[in-house]
Amino acid sequence: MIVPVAIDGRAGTAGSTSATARKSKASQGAPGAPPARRTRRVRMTGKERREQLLDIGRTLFAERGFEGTSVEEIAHKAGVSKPVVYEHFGGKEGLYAVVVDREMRMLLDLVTSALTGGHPRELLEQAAFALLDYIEQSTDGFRILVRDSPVAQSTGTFASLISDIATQVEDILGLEFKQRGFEPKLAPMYAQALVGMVALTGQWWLDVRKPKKADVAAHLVNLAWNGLSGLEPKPRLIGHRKA
Amino acid sequence: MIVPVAIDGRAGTAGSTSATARKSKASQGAPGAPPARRTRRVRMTGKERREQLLDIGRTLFAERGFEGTSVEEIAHKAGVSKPVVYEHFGGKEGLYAVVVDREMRMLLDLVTSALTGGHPRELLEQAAFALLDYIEQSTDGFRILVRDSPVAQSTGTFASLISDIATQVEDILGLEFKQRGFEPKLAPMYAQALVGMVALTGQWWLDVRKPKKADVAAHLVNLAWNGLSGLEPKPRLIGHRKA
DNA sequence: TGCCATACTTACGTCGCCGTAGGTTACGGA
DNA sequence: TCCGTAACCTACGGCGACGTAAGTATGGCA
Repeated sequence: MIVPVAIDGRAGTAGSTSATARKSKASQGAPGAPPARRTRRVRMTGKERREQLLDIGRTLFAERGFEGTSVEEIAHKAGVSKPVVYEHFGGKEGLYAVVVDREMRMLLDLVTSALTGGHPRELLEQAAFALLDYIEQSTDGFRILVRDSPVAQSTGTFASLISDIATQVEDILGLEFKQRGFEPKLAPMYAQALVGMVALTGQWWLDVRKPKKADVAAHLVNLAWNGLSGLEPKPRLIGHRKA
Repeated sequence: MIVPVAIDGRAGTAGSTSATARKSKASQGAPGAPPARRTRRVRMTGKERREQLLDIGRTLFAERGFEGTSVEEIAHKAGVSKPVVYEHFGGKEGLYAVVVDREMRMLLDLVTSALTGGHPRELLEQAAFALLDYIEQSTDGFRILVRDSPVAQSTGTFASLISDIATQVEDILGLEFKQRGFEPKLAPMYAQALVGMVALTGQWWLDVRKPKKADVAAHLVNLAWNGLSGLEPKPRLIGHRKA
């Protein structure tokens, strides 16, 4: 039996939530409390609710995957009933699509803006940093992107959405290859290799969190640039970053 | 309504199937044919059926994932009814567990046996080759391992089963690091990076299949060993391989 | 003060799928 | 030829999840 406990505490995660908590005559909103009459229902604007649902959905999709997450659960965590979700997104796939789209955009923006101008090595450094940044600030999103989406499976060209990033790297690498007189047809492969290197290391870093982000980036660049044969013992970053 | 169409043609994929097809008075076993009376039922030994189910399960899990695959479908493709699956594996998870276990063993065997003796660069070369070999000969298995399993999610340390391979590489790398006077604590990270490089490239190679396997390996080694700064235009493999 | 759009609800219908209880067929040895 | 056992079946119970139809509160605005 689902008791309408209203807010679950995470109403403001989206940032733009101006918390329309009005006359909260309720029993303190304490979690787990049995219905001390009936908690005053929370009423958000469409936008607010939409953002909240996206936020919750992202979290749940990240930890349970698409199929493992139910609309009921999303709605329940938001303190509303199922039809609200259907009203906003038309269904589970709709919500998922928006979540994935946003994450893709964010990641692509970060990476592409990192891939502008400068020495190739610096580019590499910045790109690696960008991906680690993204992983750190939007862990759930990264988890979702790493998982294979139902969409990716149907379109079928790439197994993982992360691979799309590689196509960004291709161009830069292709240019560099041409200048050096290498076969530019090989650029995609090398791009995949580089992205794979950073992505899997990032995934691993999610669990361990041991070396600092900057150190991880430095070592990744070290490996990618110098190779195992010419590894520097104590690699340093060239770029100057605030974070 | 499920029509019992008996064999679906893939009975012998497991290799050890001695095809106990007896009096196949049936209507040629042609696919898609409406029940021309009722196809003569096929009766396998326990072992045969078990192998067949594992084989079918592997295929389906690879293309639809664990949750996306139903026991009914597996049974149907095998030309039997559901309880047979339950008889053999106790349920979907049981079957899945066996499939994953076998694949893990196979991959680990291949990789570890490739990681014995020789110059580090040669080791790298052989390991890369081993992974590509595995991907080629057991594509479905690789797809399953790349996906996140329900098991991996509960134990939680690693997001992807592929990452387990990296722990194998750690030791070798750690030794090498010590000899060179590097911080051996960094070995895990570099291992992850290397495995990620090869794994994602392999995944990409699954779809494209453009450069030959040996070429892919050569270029991977090229990148990992020489780094972007010292890339050779036409890398060659050291080792001598028959395949 | 009364109205109406917006936010939200309860209550179903339905479908797919897991897992099991109990019965049936065929193979192979005595 | 008979019989036991291994292989297999039909049929059901039940649950969880998607999606919808129809009704209810609430807050701004004429």
